[in-house]
Amino acid sequence: MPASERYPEPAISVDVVIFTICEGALQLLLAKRQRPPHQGKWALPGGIVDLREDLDTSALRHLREQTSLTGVYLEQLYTFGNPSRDPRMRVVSIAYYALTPAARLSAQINLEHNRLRWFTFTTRPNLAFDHDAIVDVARQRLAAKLAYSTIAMQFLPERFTLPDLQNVYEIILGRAFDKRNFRKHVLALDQIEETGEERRLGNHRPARLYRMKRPGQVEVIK
Amino acid sequence: MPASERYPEPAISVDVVIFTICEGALQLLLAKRQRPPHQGKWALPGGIVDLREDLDTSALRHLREQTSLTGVYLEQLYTFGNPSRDPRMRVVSIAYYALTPAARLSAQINLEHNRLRWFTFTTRPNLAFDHDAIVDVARQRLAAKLAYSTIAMQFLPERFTLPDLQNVYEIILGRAFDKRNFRKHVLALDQIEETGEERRLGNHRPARLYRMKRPGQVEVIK
DNA sequence: GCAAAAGTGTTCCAGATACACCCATGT
DNA sequence: ACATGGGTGTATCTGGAACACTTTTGC
Repeated sequence: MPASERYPEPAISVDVVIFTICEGALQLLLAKRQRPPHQGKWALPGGIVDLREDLDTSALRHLREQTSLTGVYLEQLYTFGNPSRDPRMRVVSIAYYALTPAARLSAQINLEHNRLRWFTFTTRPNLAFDHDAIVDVARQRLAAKLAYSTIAMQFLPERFTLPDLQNVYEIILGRAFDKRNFRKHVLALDQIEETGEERRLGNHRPARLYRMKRPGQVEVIK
Repeated sequence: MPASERYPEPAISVDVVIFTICEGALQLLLAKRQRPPHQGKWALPGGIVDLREDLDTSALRHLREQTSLTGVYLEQLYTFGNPSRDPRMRVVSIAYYALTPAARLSAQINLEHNRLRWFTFTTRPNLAFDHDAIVDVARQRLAAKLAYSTIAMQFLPERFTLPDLQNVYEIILGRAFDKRNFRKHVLALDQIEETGEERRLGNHRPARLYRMKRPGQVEVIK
């Protein structure tokens, strides 16, 4: 017996808040809507979940299809189901958020036909549907997770410097940290190690490069 | 255009993990399945979301209809969407968890026709569908929230003693706390106040009764 | 030599931990 | 009087916060 004969069914979609840190700001990747409703407005990448597709898989697929991004950190955020959140029909959306290093952007995304654009979190336009609320929840979750996980390193390339990492914290949490205390803290977590290499960049002392001891894994700390 | 003409639609359900603390143990309320699949197995209360019904509202409605419980603390937990989690059809389930004081149980729930029963968390049977996984995630979330919120008080009646509260923590986290340190800690949070009353119970010194300063609100602390 | 960012240690404070005895009650 | 659980204070430890100067490089 097919579903449609049993219950009136809402549609199921996934929406993905894609964060990166670039040019000293938290940025998110948005897609301009090509059709009504909200035609011309910016919205989160995402779409309908296939009937035989896992939710995480669907989020990754829409991410790949619409932005060419792969290999990002992805986590389920919250499910938004207000009956009037989409004017056409009932759509329940499982929201995800994804983090990616800034380095990947130019390589993987061609920002095809200006349908895709990065916006800084603070200067983004008003979004379609309830996507403003989704983005706000995502940022709150991200900020909370910085305190008790190694999630911040998902914004950085494989090798990074301690000032890089400190920047991630300062941008997302919106306040400055003491350099010495910060270094002491993250090194005490025993999650990163020196590579032995340095990065020379500009008229100043080179910075040591570090790497995660367990690359790709987001660990709960403390 | 109705949904069924556009996409093959998964069904949407809510499932609710209902926790209480009773007789020194964390307990959860389960319903015996009356029909296939998994007929005769125990499962979480829940059901299909109405087409024009908010998700939270749906969870509260199924809770009320199936268990008579109202006024509980309710929070969205996670969304489970494995395509084969229900053998009949694709069902995406938004899982919730609810907390209620033990005192309400006898009053509100008649455990109608033995279809409903409380089980201790540790001795519960294997559940229908993927409900074992849902219950595990709920317990993890609950334990994590004890550390940084006032959620524990949702297990207690309006007026409660400090040993009551300490019991909640010890049962959920599975370890003992020092009585003096515990009292110092929770009083320093400035979330509860003395009522001036005492509870005499048994052959020993009466315990002071406290109440939440903002009843019903779960506050993030520290 | 100078500008610019990287790197480094110590002191202080607050919150967490460890720990043992007296109190009020009912029987 | 005694059994039962409720209530109290201090010393110590540990992790976080505050704080300023030296190092290395490119120009």
